[in-house]
Amino acid sequence: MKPVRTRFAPSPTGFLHVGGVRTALFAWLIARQASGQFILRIEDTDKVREVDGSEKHIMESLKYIGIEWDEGPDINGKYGPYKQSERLSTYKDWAQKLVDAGRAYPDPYSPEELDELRNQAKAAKKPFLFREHRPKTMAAWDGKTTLRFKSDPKSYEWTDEVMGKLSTGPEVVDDYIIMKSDGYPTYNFAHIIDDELMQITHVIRSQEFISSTPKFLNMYEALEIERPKLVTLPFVLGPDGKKKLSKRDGAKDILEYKDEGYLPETLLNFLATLGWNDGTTQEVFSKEELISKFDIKRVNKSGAKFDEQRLLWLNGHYIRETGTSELLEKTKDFWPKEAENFDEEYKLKVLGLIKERLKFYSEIPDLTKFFFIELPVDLSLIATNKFLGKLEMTEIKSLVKTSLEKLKDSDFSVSDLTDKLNLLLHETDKKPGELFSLIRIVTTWAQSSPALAESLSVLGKAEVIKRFEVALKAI
RNA sequence: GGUCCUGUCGUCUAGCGGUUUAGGAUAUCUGGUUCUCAUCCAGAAGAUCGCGGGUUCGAAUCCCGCCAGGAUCACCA
Repeated sequence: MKPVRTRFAPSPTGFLHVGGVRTALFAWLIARQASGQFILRIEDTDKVREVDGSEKHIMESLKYIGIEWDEGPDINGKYGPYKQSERLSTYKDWAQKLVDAGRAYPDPYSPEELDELRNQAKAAKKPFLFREHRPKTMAAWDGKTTLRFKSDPKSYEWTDEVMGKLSTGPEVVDDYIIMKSDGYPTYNFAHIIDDELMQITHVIRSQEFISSTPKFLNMYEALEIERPKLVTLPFVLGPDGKKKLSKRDGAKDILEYKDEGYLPETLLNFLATLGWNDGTTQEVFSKEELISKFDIKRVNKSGAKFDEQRLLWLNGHYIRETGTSELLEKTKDFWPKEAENFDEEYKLKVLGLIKERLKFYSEIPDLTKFFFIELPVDLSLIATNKFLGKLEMTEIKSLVKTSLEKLKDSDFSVSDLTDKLNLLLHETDKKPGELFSLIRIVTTWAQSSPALAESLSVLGKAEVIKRFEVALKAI
């Protein structure tokens, strides 16, 4: 049996959104699972739409979530080059073969004449078929003009690894352009040649190509190429849950998620389970588990919405699974400026306290700020508190004073702070909802914070006393 | 318009003719964990399985029709 070889073949015409990355992921999974090879091929045959930096962006996106390729533009293999713009003579040779066999011919029409023919068909409410306007005699090809494939219309029935049995009638097979006037091949031609030459066994691509598959089937026959296995993936849907995800819907790319602090494990796991499951109730899969458990037969046929809520949950899950010191290392670019002057040990303690409420790294500044600087006094936090709002300011002030005196006696270990706080509860005859809320607000001036004793302990005695005194002046 | 694909809780999904009063996850709500936010735990609510026929003792599961949504009909991929 031939070794499994799959490829991801994006065009460098812009950013690669998460839908594209999922296609790459499935192709990679199929290859890895079969101990085969995964190839990255850049399909840069559209010079007009090409966007600078796309290729780099594509590679960085794949690398971030751990999809590594065995052959590609930067890793040469025996089937290179892996950029279509560097393979132009190959396509020309294959095109010439078709011309010689009488299966391709120069397009005799100007764009205007073509438009006219299309409009006529439209006016007659008939589908436009180029092959009904084939030239009587086929001119020789000079290697420069537009070349069309001479199709052999027929019905097709084929089996897609995901979609199952598919079929169409001969009306969808038409003569199409294989070489453009700028000397570049079209996708419809180039990918077939490359897949053959690069020994690709599975063509994995998304659903929009289903309707052009008969054209490809016709070409495989004309070229006498053995058809690879076809694996058609359903769409990743946008927020409306109907149309495929696109930049217009605010679709983000992998690097944007990276910049917000989503872990590669999250993205990999999330994308893999978007349209695939292993049939059990397992939701969390490691990279190794995905490779061993993935199965084309269990890929869904219907589209799946990219649900950010679920992504958030999964990311929180992976954050909690990560060891705190490892997490500190990974988040070092996300800490607020104010944290610069604090040592690693202090940040590690802070991180330990906020870890379980962190959903993505860029929330770190908001969650930790008061550990590094004194936030401005905000008395409305007291006024709007459901317990404290009922108390007189004079009573509040005396409670703060009493608390300060008691805490001055503490060594600020978590256990001693807990004891002192409990003592205060007894002595003041207040409920935790009142007293603890007050202490928490007065020392943080934040909407929310981690557990009280732990927070005070991390802040340290000197800082807490200082903050108490600032508060006493303000109240 | 032609051709093709899809259709189970808000969302991701399990289900492959009978252990299904349709399961899990997430989101939402409630209660508990000495304050808040979160985590965790417990619980609730949430799907007439797109609709209508048929086959069958029995259908989300098989067949037919319809409807809805989507894709595609480029010198884009």
